[in-house]
Amino acid sequence: MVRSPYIDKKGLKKGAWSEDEDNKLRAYVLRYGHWNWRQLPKFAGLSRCGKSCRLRWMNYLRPGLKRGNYTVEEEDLIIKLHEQLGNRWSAIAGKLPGRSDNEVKNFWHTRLRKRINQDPRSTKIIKQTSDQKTGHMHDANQIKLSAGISDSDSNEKREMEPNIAAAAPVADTKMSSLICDSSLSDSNSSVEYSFAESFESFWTQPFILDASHNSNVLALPPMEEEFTFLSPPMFIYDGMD
DNA sequence: AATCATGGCAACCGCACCACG
DNA sequence: TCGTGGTGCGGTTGCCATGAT
Repeated sequence: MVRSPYIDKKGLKKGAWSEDEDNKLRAYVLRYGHWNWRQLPKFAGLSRCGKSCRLRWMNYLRPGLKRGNYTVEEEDLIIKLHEQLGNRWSAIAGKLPGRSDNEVKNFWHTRLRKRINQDPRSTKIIKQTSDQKTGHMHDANQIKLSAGISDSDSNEKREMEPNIAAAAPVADTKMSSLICDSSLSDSNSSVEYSFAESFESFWTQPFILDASHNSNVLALPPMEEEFTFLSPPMFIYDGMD
């Protein structure tokens, strides 16, 4: 179902991820955070480009990701959000706890579009989608306006991701990545709040997966699993003695 | 049983944005 | 102000699974 693994001309591995690679990446990020995606694969002992690592982490390995079946509520929410936001999958995914933008996007293309096509009441949505395809897409700012999203939202999102190179503690790094993932969240969203809340203690406590409420949540490998990592470079403030 | 068509999804690619020097 | 590097996003592709013929 996935691309066959191969080595590109730069010697970087591409295509499907092996279980071993997954474990290495997962273990490294959980231990050190993603302080720099570009450098990370080197330190984690992976022959992958940083982008590939990031994608794998965000879409597959990230803790709390749900896999598989969408509830009717989720489907309806995606349709509603797509009507408001257009193809801004990351924003839509941000409102769906445990879903990645890629997954939502795929789900839309494979299932919901069909469902909407069969539902004549949804012509408005179809029109908007096709307009975007044919270049009649709203200006990004227009979309933001119609969806009640201000530029400050996206700025705010960027600011949520602190500059890790500035010697931020690893725990903060990890937290920031999670917070950032629920981007464009609106403070009134109880769903969003509960998601953030449920992970608040995640980085401050040993990772114990509570999948009792959701069997779709990915299980993590045992923490005792050992990999040989290079520690991330230490960022020592040398401006003063 | 074999072949073909379609669905589904992981992963890649290119672009845009932002921070920083 | 400009160039560069890092990151995130959306569109697209590749390939396996499954169903239809």
